[in-house]
Amino acid sequence: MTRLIDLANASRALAATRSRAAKVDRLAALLRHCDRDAIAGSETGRNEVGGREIEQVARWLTGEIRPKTTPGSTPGRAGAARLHIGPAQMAATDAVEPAPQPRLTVTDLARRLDALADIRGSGSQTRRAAALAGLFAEATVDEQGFLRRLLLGELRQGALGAQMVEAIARAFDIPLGSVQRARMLRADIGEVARLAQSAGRAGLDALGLTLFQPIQPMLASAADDLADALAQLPEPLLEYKLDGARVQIHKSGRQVRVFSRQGNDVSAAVPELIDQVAALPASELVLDGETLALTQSGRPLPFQTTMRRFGRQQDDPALRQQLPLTVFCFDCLALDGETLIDAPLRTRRAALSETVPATMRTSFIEAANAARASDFLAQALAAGHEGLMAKDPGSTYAAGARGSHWLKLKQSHSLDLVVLAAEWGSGRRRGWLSNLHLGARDGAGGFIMLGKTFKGLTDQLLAWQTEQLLARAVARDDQIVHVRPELVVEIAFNELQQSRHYPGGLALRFARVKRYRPDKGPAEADDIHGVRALFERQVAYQPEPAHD
DNA sequence: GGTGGCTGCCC
DNA sequence: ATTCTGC
DNA sequence: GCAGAATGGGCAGCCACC
Repeated sequence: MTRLIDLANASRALAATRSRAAKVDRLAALLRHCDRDAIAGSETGRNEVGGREIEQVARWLTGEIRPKTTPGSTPGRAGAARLHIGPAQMAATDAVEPAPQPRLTVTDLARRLDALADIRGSGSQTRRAAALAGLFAEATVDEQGFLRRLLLGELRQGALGAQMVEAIARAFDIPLGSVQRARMLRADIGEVARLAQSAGRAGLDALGLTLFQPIQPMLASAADDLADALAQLPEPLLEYKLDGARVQIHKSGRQVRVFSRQGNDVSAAVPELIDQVAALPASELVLDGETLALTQSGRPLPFQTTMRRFGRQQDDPALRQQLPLTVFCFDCLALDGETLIDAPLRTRRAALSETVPATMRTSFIEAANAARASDFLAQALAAGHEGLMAKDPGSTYAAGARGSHWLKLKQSHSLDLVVLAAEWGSGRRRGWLSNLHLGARDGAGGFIMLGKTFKGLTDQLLAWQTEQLLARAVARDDQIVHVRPELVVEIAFNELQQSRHYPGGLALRFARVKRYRPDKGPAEADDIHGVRALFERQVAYQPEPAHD
């Protein structure tokens, strides 16, 4: 029987070593110790734990708190999987006296989390806080620390999914490739661990792409520019890159389900996609694509607008009329009983063309020279899209991998902004001022905040800016140091978004530091009029729908 | 009935 | 999502 | 080159509170 303290100790040991091999050893030892017997159901009878100890151990030590919702589960049930515990709810545990001796088992915790997930309705925040405090009262100091990090998604042990995959291979003496393959075919690491334990290599190798079981989507790396992309992939397949939400669509007969990038079943939110794919003649299909809202003339609407539809749990018929979603597929992973993930992209794209009408596919060209590629990029941007994808036409579908077979090329802008304040970092950035508050000149001697960023800062730059900012501090609280607005920093970003939060009504999307501009004073920073002008150029490409 | 905070999940 | 860092 | 850490803005949904 595995105890919670075993996990807490392992997590602490993982954080304390930098050696990946040592981390894998430690994880493998834990997995080997897991019971092989099934866990009994929870007392309520609803939302049962089921499964085996090893599923929980594998999930929790990779930071996955809850199993993904399984296909076939009703929409109402999907919500039950969520814990609704964040930093604010966690405050209920701040003053809880720890238990002197460790007593909780993995099974105990699984049941307690199920009970927490079942708390809903009026008064739920109070009851959830009480249940959480009750759980913490049964945990020792070390267990409390582990629980806090687990529930807040801050394990910080330097080992998540990839080390767990290696550990599963090590623990049950299975070739790494077999475990990695199983991992890409199943969203839930717990299921992979359980299969490895109970059925070994043969059990994992028997897995295939299964309809209505989402596989991990293939990911892309960033290219600096078109020349960089063409240098890495001399004869790429180029596609429009659309700014929407990734969808994986499974079809069998008239039945269709749509999954998000994280493998969540979002079918209820996108009935028009279901209808369109259900009407296709292919009897079995797995498609990979992007969905977004378009204007009546077919131009892409801002990502924010797409999310008003895609972000909801249930369909809203009126909104659906106003903002219909369109899907553009770019890959075909299975067709009529045949799995295509091991076939080259060129073959998969051909299968897509035969199966899905052109209106439901992304535009693409193949074997482009530099000039044609450049034209294609200009065309994509003129149409209001994000940029291009460059893909190796001979590559197989490497689920979950962010390799160099797929490159993304996105437009970016930059502004010279003034640092208004900075927040103290945490984890490996503890002791450094990290997250910068950025403002544009307001034209009247003041500044208008447009967002924050912590990206693009090297350790050296963090040290430098901490010193510089502290020397300019005018006010500080626990988190934030406000400074005299003197330092100018060049900020790259992809897009301006409308904001209800920031005073200028605009915010930066994907802001990152390019470099400090010691050559510039705050009077030479960009002003809000320039920022507004840039936003106007953006929306000029993306007018609101004509009707209400 | 409106507003604001928190959470989960898109990017 | 983007970026940096250690392995 | 991969994996992990650090942390961004905005959306809906749910709940607390007035």
